[in-house]
Amino acid sequence: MPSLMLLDGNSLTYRAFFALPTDLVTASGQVTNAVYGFTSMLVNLARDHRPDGIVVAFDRPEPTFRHDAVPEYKAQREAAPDILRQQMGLVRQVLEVLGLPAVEQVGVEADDLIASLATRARDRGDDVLIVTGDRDTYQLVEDPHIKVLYNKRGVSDYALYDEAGIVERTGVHPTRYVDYAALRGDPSDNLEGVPGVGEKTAAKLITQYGDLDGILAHADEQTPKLRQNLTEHGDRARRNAEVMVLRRDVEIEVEPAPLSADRVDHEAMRSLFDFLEFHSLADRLAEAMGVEAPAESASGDATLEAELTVAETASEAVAVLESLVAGDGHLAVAGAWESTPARSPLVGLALVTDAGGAEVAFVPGAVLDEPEVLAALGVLVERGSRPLALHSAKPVLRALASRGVEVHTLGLDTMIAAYLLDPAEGRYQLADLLARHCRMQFPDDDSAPAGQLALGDVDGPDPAQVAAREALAVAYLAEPVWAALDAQGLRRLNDEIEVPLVRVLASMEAVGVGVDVEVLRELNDRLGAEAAELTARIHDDAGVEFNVNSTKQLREILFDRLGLTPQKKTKTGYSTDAASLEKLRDQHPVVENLLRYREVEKLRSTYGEGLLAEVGPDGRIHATFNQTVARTGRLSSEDPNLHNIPVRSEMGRQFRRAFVPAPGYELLVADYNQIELRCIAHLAEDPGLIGAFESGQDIHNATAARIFAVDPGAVTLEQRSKAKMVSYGLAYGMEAYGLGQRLNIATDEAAVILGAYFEAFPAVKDYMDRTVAEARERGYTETLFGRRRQIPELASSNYRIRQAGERQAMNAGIQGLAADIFKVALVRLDTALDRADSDARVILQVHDEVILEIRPDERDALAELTVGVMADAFEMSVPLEVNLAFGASWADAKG
DNA sequence: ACTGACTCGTAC
DNA sequence: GACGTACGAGTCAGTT
Repeated sequence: MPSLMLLDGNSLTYRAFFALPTDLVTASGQVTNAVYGFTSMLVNLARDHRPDGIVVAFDRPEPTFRHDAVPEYKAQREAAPDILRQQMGLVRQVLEVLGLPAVEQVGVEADDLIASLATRARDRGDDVLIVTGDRDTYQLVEDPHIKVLYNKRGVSDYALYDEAGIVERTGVHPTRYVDYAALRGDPSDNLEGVPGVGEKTAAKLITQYGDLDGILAHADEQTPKLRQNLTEHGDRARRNAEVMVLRRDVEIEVEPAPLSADRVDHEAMRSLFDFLEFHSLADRLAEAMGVEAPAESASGDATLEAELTVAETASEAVAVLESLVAGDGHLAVAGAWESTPARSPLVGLALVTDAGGAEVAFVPGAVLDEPEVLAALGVLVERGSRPLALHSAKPVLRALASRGVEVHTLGLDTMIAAYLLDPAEGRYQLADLLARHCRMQFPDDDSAPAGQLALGDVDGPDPAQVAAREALAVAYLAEPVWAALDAQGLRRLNDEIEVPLVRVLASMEAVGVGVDVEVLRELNDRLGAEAAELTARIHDDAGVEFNVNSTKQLREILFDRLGLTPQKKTKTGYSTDAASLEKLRDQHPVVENLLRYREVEKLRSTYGEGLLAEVGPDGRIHATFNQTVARTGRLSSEDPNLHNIPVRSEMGRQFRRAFVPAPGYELLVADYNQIELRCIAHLAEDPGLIGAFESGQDIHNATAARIFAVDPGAVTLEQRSKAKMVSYGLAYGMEAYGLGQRLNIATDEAAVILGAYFEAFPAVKDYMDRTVAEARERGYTETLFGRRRQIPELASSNYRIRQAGERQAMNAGIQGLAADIFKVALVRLDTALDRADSDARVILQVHDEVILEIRPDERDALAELTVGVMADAFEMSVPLEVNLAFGASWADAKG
């Protein structure tokens, strides 16, 4: 007979909290006693009872019909301690990652949900076991199908009650339990019973007269005192009975589910359990689910071996490649690199040649370069039917493209998949993923639990063997990772955005951006001379020579020697940052020179020296665009970082003169106008903000008009700049203090402005609140495209960390949506350029801006195409506006 | 000589 | 503390 286990989430978590010490705390300061206790109970219950389905019911904070009927209902209850409340969210997260359903409903309590579910299941003929620390559910144990496992105390002390058990425990049959409890009262719910009637008397009366009505009808048969009490307080007992009866008619949409390895989100579970430091619990959980380590299940051997075959000749390689065309499932591939993986020449390709993952072929670089081998590879990867799987495909795509082979069949990049599954994780090495998804390990890594991956006859770290092992690892990972993407609803994001984007980025990196080295050198020299001059002046001002780059020494000079007023502190002492120095300008002439030096030296070292060092032999800079770094879904750029080339200051902007098109080309620069603010308008569906955009006016002016309640024509420059600052801060969860700092006004004055903003755009405020609440409940945020971001900080017991988590949650949906839209545009733009057979190439990307290298004669056609693709990338409640400019350098391209 | 923590500053 | 996401230069202290 199917069995259903119903748990009272609140009741059990409370029990766990009070049973376990609050010094159960993680390194990051999170108290975990309640969530640990609950999870532990859950695991033990699942192991001991093996129910076919589990549902956990929760109370809602809102008042219920019981509060309406009885004003004092539960009124005595003190609010749960903070450190318990935070853990309720974690309990939900635990259930989420374990794939167990949680239910709650406004207006009813967990008990009502349990009663409704139990009754329904019983009527179907299922066995029901209710686990709770609340006695109200005793009334449900009315036939052999329903039992209550009552948590007496602690996390492992239960009493199992069936019909007879309830009778034995209370003296009455479950069907009479409500009347019995109504007479006796329930101090835990603040319901007083009939004075003088305790458990014994209540049971005796029920036995004698059947039910509450019977007892009250025969009140005059009792002793004088009892008669008086029954007469005077009989109504109260009736009222008690009304609210003690559990509702059995609540409509609940829920599919009970067992605790099983198939349903667990192993990735998320590992991440959550790591955060909570549930180490032994993870093992007990695996045991409860009956999961065995692969090592024990697979042929009793801890090493999963594969045979490595090297294709020594072109014909052997062609034969291998041709044999792969017809196979099933993902084709696992890995590149072999001369030295640093992916940063040195490709010296070969490893391919897994059988679906079972027991054979790997290696094609050395020299063989690969034979025309017939490249042709055979082309058949496989340009128009083959088998999706490729690689771990970090971009460098391989780049290397093959340089050989004239365009990969069009990439299906899975396990690094990107791992990033999509948990963009906050940050560790996406193959070894990490193998441990996470396959419980396997690379050889020579004794920290991992079980299962090894090895090749026969391996000796030493030669690139072929490294690649072969990687390909093998990818083959093992492909299926579980693919399933995880599916389970998390990340397939569209993967298939339609991230995977197609790999090719675009590979091409951008390969093409690079042209640099006028002369411009860079000149700027560098000029700044170098000025920095030297300023250094001398600063030493002079200070009256002593010191290292101006050393904040430690500078601190001493400014605050000890010169006696300037410290503004704010850092971890190690008084701050010398620009904002602080700005306030010290009047106190000493050295300050002015310092500020100037900082600016000049920053530009010289980071952009002068830095960029010059990155110019390749072809006179171009080839940055790396990371697709698995930013936690919001944005891209990042490194070596060099082309996302922070100066533009705001005139001096800094000069560096953009050095970014130039190839001879005979010009630059096309297109960027989204106010994309994040438009995302906010769309997400919040705020009519005011949407209207402000639709009005066609300057957005900050329109916003200021609404905040300060003046005519758009009457907005002062100061009001506009305040509105602008609020708008910018919005996506970051800026508070009054921060706004005040920015605007250089008092915090309470900033608070007034912020208040006025949210009053003018109330839906924006609602959206922010909603977003945080949802993230807290689920443990992650989700963009409109389904991109997730785990935010465990939201459950931190540390106020500061929690607040930071809230800001991250607010920001993730906004920045993430903008990033998703931009990526869609980039992919479509690349496709459109291909189709249009244009000479143009995308060469740069800066979050909301894309730069193309184009032939001047294609200018008009490409302007239309680019703007069209970008504006149509996503349908929103406000239009996506695109600014367009052309130029002979990045600095020149101004609309 | 290398590494990581720290501070600072640039972009969106 | 107090504004989110990045990368990188430089200093400094500790380790190899």
